[in-house]
Amino acid sequence: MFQGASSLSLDAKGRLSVPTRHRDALGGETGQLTITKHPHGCLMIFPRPEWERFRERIAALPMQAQWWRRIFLGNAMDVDMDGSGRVLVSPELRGDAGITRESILLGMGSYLELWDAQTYAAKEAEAKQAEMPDVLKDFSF
Amino acid sequence: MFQGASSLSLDAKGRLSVPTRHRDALGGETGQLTITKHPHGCLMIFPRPEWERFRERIAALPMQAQWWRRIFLGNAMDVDMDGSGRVLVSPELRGDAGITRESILLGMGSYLELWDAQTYAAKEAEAKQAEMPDVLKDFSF
DNA sequence: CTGATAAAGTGGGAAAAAGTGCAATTAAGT
DNA sequence: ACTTAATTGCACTTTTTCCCACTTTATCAG
Repeated sequence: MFQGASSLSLDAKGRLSVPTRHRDALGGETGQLTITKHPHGCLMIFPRPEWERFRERIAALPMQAQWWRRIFLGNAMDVDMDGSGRVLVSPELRGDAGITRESILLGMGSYLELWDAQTYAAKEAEAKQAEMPDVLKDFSF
Repeated sequence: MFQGASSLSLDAKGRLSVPTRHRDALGGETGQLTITKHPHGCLMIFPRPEWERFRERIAALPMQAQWWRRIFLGNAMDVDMDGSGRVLVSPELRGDAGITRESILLGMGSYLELWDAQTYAAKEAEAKQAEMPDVLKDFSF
């Protein structure tokens, strides 16, 4: 179960150093994981087995969801962690999420989200301003 | 299983250099594949056996889908990879998809999609803005 | 509280692989 | 038969990937 945020910075080659506390859960025995786009403007990072499950669900979607398949499946990249727990985030994915150097890694349960630091701050502020969605209206704390 | 995006550029002769990670799966033993139009404005690229299967399904469609049969079947081109893993994309197909030089290759499961880079970026941005289709409304991550 | 040891993060460099362009040979058309 | 165009194979350059070494931080013991 992933949770919590980490501030981190990609190196000059676009490599992401996975925080130690997520390393085992994310890479498993073999260090294999999968990165893809998210329509909200961040990247999703899955342990490989978790990605397989997600992909099955995507593949089962009907034609009207073709664009979601393009975004999730068409942009997914299988990557391996190197000896020091780093993964290379491809230029295409970095470009799409606007990730330059400073970024935020969010634990989101079964996967992680990688955001450009500035983009995330802006979007979070926006979400705080916005109206509470209906489904939350009768949610009690 | 094809997945992932690659930025690539056709050479002056309109040849596409197939990314190494897709070469075996796409060409098989003989390097034979098939390219055709897709109504959304891109090209579809199939390994030959996968194309045969797709063609059977298209051929079986009823009369109301006659135009889709024309688009898929009528524009299909059988091509071979050369010794360095390149395939020639015919001017007709390139023209239809608006592919000039810079293009994007998307892995879509059983086939690949080839897009003009600009066209893809524009359509993807549009899709992200758009309302989520009903089938995805209760899709949880 | 300070120092030492160990672990993790960062950067750079070298080797291998992939892409791009050129040239040569073959085929087709005039 | 000769010229032109197309296609295939080869070679060189560029990119990518993997690994090693060094620096910095954290933790534990004295």
